[in-house]
Amino acid sequence: MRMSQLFSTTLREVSADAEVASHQLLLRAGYIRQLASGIFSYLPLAQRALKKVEDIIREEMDAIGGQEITMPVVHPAEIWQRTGRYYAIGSEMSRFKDKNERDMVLAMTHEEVVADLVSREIKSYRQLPQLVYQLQTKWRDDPRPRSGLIRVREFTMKDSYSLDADWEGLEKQYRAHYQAYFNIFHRCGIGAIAVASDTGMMGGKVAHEYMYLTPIGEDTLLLCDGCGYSANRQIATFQREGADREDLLEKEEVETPNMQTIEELAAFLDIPTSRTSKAVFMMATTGEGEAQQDRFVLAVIRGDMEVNETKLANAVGAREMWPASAEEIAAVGAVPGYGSPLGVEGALVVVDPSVADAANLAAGANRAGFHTRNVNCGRDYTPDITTDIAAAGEGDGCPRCGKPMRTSRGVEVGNIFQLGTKYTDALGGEFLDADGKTQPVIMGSYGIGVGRLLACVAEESHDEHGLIWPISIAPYQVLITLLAKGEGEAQTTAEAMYHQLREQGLDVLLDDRRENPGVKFNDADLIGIPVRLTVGDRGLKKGVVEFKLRRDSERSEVPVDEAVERAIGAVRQLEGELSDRIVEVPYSE
RNA sequence: CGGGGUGUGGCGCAGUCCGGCUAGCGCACCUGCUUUGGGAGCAGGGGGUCCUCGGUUCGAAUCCGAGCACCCCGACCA
Repeated sequence: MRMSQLFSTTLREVSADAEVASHQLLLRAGYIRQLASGIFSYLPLAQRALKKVEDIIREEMDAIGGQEITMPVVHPAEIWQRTGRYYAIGSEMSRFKDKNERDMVLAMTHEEVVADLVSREIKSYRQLPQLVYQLQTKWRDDPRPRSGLIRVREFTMKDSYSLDADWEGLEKQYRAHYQAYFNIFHRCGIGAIAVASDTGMMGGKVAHEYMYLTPIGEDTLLLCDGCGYSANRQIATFQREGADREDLLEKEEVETPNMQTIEELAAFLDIPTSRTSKAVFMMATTGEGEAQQDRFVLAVIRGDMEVNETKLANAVGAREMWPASAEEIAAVGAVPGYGSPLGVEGALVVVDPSVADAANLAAGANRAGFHTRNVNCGRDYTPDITTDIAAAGEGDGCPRCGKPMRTSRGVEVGNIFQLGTKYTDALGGEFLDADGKTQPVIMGSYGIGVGRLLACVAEESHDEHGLIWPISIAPYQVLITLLAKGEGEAQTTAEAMYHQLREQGLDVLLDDRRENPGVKFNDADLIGIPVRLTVGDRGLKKGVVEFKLRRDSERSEVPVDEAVERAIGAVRQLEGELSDRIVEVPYSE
């Protein structure tokens, strides 16, 4: 490609809206342009890089037995109604009617369509196992797109679906993905870790998320350096200290004027915050279809701990949860700032073991200006549910080995789910087993956000001057910077190298623009092509051209007739370094 | 959906508080000449519904009202 013909141009300045490095650089270097919130165009340079990422994914999927297919972006609502997700998912799924007034949806994922295909294609256990995948557009009307390509509404996802006759088969395909995903991320030049995760709207039991660790990540992870335990904070558990045995004391109301926070209360009563309990008021939508209802949830936890809303939502079976309003709180007889389950009616009371197992805690009296000492769960109020709803944090003990855990931020670049039969049950995805019995096909689903992955690579690999692409996904492998505006020896030489490198099968970009050298060098750094040859009259007088790797600061001179070979050698070496990073990763639950 | 912020040539901004005459600046773009190894110089030039609608006024980018879009922080996802 000749840079003079390139569709996109680089920008000197970029909107102040772009905050993260990948967003700024992809905009400035002319890779992407935003059309609307969370909706981007991918210009030629990005398209080429994305294509390379996709091809790496295809190779790894094919290697574990995948067959590529393409499923529709527009689905009839009916299949989503049959699995219940039409009702369980909120405004994130876009719905519309076709010209015949038939309800339709835009695809946010494809379990339903796969299950429908299974019902049509799979008849016998002899046809299993199967693995199908696609690279296709998803639309998720996300409540809050952000950080450029990290979180968008329209995006390309690689989604694969495993189909098995039994759970052992699912486990096998699941583990194959587990390793294939590491291969994909390593080949794209980033590290990622697999963490145990919530299953969210997918349902199912076992799930892992692949996290690229970065401070700009939206997820908080708990990691144990002792035993390797890792989990998303949404589901992370931790070791609880054993509760001291204490005799239950008489409860006693005390005046606590203007003590609305746990810290103020604990200081006032001269007790540690761990001797208090606090209440969190939420509204939760539970049930499905006709049975759907909004319930008031009162969550109780020790004063020094935080409620984990994902755990709480899972505990009460909520599909949506949001903070209760002042009116709703008053309606059950609770008082904000002085809240507890004492005397509350009509609320679903969920108690964390930190409170259920402790004795004589200070809690709100549900009366403005008063708290109650020596409150005991079970004696003074009865919980509807007692379960872990506590958020794990930095320093909490690892649930496996007890060592203090650390936290880290991460971006979810992929996930894998053991789904089971939820979708095939709902949509008739059945087969006959060897005994002639009808069985539901067991599914797994596995996703990778392609654009998000590209953005993570950009986050991982850049400097103050611009992008530094790994050779595997760089839009071009070699850039020839021609420092001459007119015809002459430099132009002739650069053109010759351009053709030779292309004949060798390399992706080459030739900067033949009529620009000053400074502009070309700065754009070269910005765009991030890994290998650069600079051809100018000054070097040619000495019979050399300049060779430089984007990631290195040093440049070297090579004789003109060795330059092509040198560039090819550099590309091969960079490729070799990347493939050396592919390692077997032990499976961890 | 709650809180905060921003909308002015392609991009980045000033002007808005305190209404005023051809709406400025930098970058980018076009033409010519010069320059040519780390974002060149001079000269000339093109391009703007000042987010939209409504109102106040002799007069609105500026004041008032409503709406829309985008960004950031929270609840949610690849």
